Amino acid sequence: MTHRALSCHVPASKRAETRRIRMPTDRYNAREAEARWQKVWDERGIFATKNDDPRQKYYVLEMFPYPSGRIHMGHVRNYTMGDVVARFKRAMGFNVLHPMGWDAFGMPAENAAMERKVHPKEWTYANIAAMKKQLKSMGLSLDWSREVATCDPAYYKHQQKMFLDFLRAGLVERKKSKVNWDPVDQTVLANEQVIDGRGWRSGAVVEQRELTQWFFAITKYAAPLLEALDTLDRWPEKVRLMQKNWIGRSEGLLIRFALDPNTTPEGESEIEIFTTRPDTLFGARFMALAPDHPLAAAAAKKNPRLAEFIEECRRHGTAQAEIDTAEKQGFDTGIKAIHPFDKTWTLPVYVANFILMEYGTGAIFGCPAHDQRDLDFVNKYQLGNVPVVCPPGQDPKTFIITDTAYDGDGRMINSRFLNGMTIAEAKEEVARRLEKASRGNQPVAQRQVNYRLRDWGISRQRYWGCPIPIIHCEKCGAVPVPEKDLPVTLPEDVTFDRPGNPLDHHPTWKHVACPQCGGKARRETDTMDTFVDSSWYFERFTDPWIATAPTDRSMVDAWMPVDQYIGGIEHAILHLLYSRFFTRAMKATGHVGLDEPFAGLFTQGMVVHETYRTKSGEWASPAEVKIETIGDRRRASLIATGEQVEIGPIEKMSKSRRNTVDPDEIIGSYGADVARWFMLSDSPPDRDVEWTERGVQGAFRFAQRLWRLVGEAAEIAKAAPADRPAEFSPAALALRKATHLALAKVTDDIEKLHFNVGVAAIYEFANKLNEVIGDMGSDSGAVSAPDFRWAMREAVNVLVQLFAPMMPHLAEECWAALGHDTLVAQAAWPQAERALLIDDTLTLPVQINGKKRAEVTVPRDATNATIQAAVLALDAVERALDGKAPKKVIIVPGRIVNVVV
RNA sequence: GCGGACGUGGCGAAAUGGUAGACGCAAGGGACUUAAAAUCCCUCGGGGAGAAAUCCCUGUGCCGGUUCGAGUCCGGCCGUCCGCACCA
Repeated sequence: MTHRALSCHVPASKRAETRRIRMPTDRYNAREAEARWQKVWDERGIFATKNDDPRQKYYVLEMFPYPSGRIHMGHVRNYTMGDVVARFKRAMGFNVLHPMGWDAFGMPAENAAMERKVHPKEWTYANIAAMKKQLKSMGLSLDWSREVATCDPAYYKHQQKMFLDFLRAGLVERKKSKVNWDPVDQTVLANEQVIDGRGWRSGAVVEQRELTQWFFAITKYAAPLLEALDTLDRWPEKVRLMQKNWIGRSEGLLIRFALDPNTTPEGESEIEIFTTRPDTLFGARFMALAPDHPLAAAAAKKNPRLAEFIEECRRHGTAQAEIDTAEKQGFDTGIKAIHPFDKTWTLPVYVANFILMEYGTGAIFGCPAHDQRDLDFVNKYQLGNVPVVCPPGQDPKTFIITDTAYDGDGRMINSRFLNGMTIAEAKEEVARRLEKASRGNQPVAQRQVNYRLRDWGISRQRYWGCPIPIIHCEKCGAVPVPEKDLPVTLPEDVTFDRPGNPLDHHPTWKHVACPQCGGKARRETDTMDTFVDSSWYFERFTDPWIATAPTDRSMVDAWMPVDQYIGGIEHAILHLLYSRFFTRAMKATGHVGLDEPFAGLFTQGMVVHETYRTKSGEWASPAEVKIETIGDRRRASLIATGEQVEIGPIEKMSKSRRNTVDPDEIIGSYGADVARWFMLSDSPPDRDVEWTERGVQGAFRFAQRLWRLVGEAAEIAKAAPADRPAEFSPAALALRKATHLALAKVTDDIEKLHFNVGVAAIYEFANKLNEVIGDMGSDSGAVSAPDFRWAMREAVNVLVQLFAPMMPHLAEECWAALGHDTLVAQAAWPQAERALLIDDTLTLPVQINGKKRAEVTVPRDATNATIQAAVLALDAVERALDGKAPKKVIIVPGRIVNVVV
């Protein structure tokens, strides 16, 4: 490799004028160089990780992609961040595991099959091949020898084995749950396939339908999953908070309300409710049941209008947001419940569309004064309200509730024996009394800890997923497939010409003999939720070759946990919570030795882009649009027709808005390094980043600038002495200080994943180096001094190493140009010399009454008394004091001085 | 509806409770060039004083509070975005 940059250096006379005349140089050719270096890395196998390497391990992982066909900018951002960490940790001396795979099961493959008549398997593997090629063009330091695809029977057979292990361990259950049913297509719909309450293909109004399905008993781990959140100190606080709220632990009371027999269907005598507010029992105005509550069904038998109302409630999707935002509606069953503290006090029992059967007991008592939903409900049905908690400072005699419920603190009122108590005291008192009271030999109430978390339903009525290894026999029930018969593989000869599950339609696949009795039986035709596939792939990566078990215990225990996991915030709850559960379940069944799979978590922001819209309302893609800048204004027009288009708001890149940018095109025209650099440079990694053409061009210019700079520095550095000089001139020392300051800063920033700040520090250092080279042009004696040449060589070597994790190809090219015959990808990270980071003097800002008014420079080791004397002698301070003594002088060592006058 | 986040120049942003705006983009001016591109230099939150160095006032969505000191902490509003259990 030859460096053909500047070989002629013309000194300039003065800084204010043009400092240097640069010869035209060859530009860095990213397209050629990137392919060349990727080949070198590949041939030398430097990113293949050995499981028997004795060095300390570091496991960095980015969330693996769904093989949709092409990578998008979100992938580029995600994988760039992970790659920076991987390359950095490798340079720091760790044995780094950085694998990649494919979350390859899922609905889009089936949609493609229906729409384009491609087999899901063919479609998926073609997509994997295309995306792998794209990922390779990014120059990621991945160990491809560990690649897994979840749709590979070699992967999912272990998942089936674990399903059976979990079943044996009591962690799998079968129960009923509701799905979105499309009555026209006769098929189950995902929530995203329900649009405004209708099926996306048929347009039919969706109904809720109950199916018997398989569940993982995640609720058995509700308490440990909640408690362990406190130990995840390298997780973002917001993710822990979201999971905490999702699990939703609450302490409350189960209370049995007797029913007035005259109003109650035969065979029914009580309602059991769960409440976290037993203190408000004297504010109760009504009871409410979930539409699918058994008592509601019983009451509906003799009440066709109620039955109709319950039917109506089912004519909605199952999505929570839809249930919550639907208008609150209720239907009076005519049943009366008896207040547990007053036999003469009865409450009307409603069926209400906002009560969930899945939470608590599926029934509540409503206290409208202190719960907004209950208040909205009584205001609609004119049931009135009585406040029972009086806020501090309010007069109980005049305190009333009209439109806004009060859920704050206060003292009990209108509550007989509870009056005057705090909420906590009242809760305790009610619990104590009702626990003691009994009806039918059972206590009326009992304390209970309740969780919002529901069990994880994994059954999907789809083809392209991991088959659930169960055989249903009329005699023996649900029988596990014997382990010797695993994997249960998907049949390949399936058709997608009619709705529903192709496995169910298949002529022979499901018909098998019962493993227990040998009689006629049929396979389970449901497949597993794809979240199951992604709940253990990180454990599989530690030894993806072992064919006999999901994991090799010695390998998985050595590599896990993942030290740094990186992915989108959209996975904050489901994927991460399921993975935490699954790892615990794997531990319980002997497949791993730990509870928490991810020691460090980072959630990156989205990639967003401007939108463009034509006058007729059509979206235009960035590639079709030309932007002109006239002064401060920007104008957009279609390249093809010249038609002016409106520049719309900046939004998440999406196909529907057509505001996507193709990574291939960016890498093709600017190179992978530029795309990587821009992804890191512009925004903090956890925030959204706006992809702009201008920003990319800036990154491109900087890459070229680095190439020239390294060329110039190399000229000075190449005659540097091999040994470190004993002494350095002031100029050389200043350069060394700048070098080590930048080194310390960038090292710290990468460690903290503050990539954008690290990038800024690299810019600053490159600017500094540029300036030093320019300045030295006027003093050829200093340039040729051996100590300066040595300091320059150190500086430029450090510069290249600092940007190597971010722009690895350019860094290799520069590294070679600097005369190294090693790879920068394998070079050890340099260490900052502490002595160079500390100055003899400090310049402190001086504030007067908290506003900066002056600066003072003092020796580093000055005492507070010395500093105070120097500060009080400053003109600005003397002026402010006007002869008086200061009220106070606050000296924060090394930071600031504040004089209070 | 519930839960979570975010809000700083023209724009992306930086700032362990301690000099607000580092660094980049855009813009303007200049150098170089026959010209363009590229490159290099200067200016760049708003307002004011000064010949200039420089100095003063104001400013981190809005309103309050805590503090010697608040972009940062607390309370309340406004706005924007994300998740909500069958998208991955």
